Amino acid sequence: MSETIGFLLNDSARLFRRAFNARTKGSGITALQWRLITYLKRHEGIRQGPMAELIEVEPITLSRMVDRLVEAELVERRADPADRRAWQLYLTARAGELLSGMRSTADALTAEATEGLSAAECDQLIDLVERVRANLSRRICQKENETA
Amino acid sequence: MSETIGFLLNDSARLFRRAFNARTKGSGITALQWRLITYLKRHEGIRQGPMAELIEVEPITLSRMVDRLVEAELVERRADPADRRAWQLYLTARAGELLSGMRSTADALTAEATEGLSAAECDQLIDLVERVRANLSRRICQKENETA
DNA sequence: TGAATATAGTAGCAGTTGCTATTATATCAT
DNA sequence: ATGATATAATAGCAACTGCTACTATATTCA
Repeated sequence: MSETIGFLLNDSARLFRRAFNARTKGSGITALQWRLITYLKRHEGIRQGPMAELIEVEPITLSRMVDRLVEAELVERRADPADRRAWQLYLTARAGELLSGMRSTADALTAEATEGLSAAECDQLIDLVERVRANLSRRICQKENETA
Repeated sequence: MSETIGFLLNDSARLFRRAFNARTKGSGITALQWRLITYLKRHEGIRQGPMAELIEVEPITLSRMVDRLVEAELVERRADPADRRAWQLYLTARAGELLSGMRSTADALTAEATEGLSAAECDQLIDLVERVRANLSRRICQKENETA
């Protein structure tokens, strides 16, 4: 069954999301929102387009994630002074407060998910999945080049 | 960065879905629908509940996937003669026709995704991700038991 | 300068996913 | 038998995701 890898990845990702969301239900923030926040933490002032590229989602997907985070007062859109089409993204103080609590939740969940795996196996898992991701990421780029 | 595994899995799964959907755009069927069909192929007559358990999604999620597949005339709901609350799921002839074409698409995509990985590495990837999935799957069960 | 092209972001539409609550039916206990 | 409980499936709501089409602004080239 050669299709298993795709299904497997999808399953584990979904179970991961589900488990994370169950643990942070009260916080009003989801796994993927938290992810965006952690990225933003290290790239404050980034525009939406580059951020979408960074986390490899479509611009419109990011746009709507930001909508919800702005609504929740975790992210702020500021007009880019150099380009009136663009927004720059910033975290609010509230986001900073959330970060640390989420962090330990995520760490605990990761530990649970990798229970029974040695450190070497974890490294290997990350390495292999990263290579798969890179392959799939590359495909998208090729597709774009073909169009051009 | 210990949260990386969750994010990584999510990324690769999403890129996988995206690539699959891009390749089968004309067919009117998505990656996840195709997945359900392949499971159904080997479990015809199964009820929705057990099928949801099999693919580890919530019953309501499965219910709506089935809605769409019924709409597309790929799946048929038949009343369970032994339980008037339940449906039994069957594939239509049209689903059978789709299966073979999808199959080669999926195989090709899997090959692309695992390009550069040796056979041993593929096996290892599957093994490791399966163990992660099992860990996360177990957590859900424990949570349910706690509630009871 | 002014027209063609490119870029940043969004709107509409649709599929996937899960939580909570609800309906209908079945089973169990008394 | 009947009242309590459990189960099968669905409804409402909301988040995530991407495709296509669109608006507004910027850039390029003639």
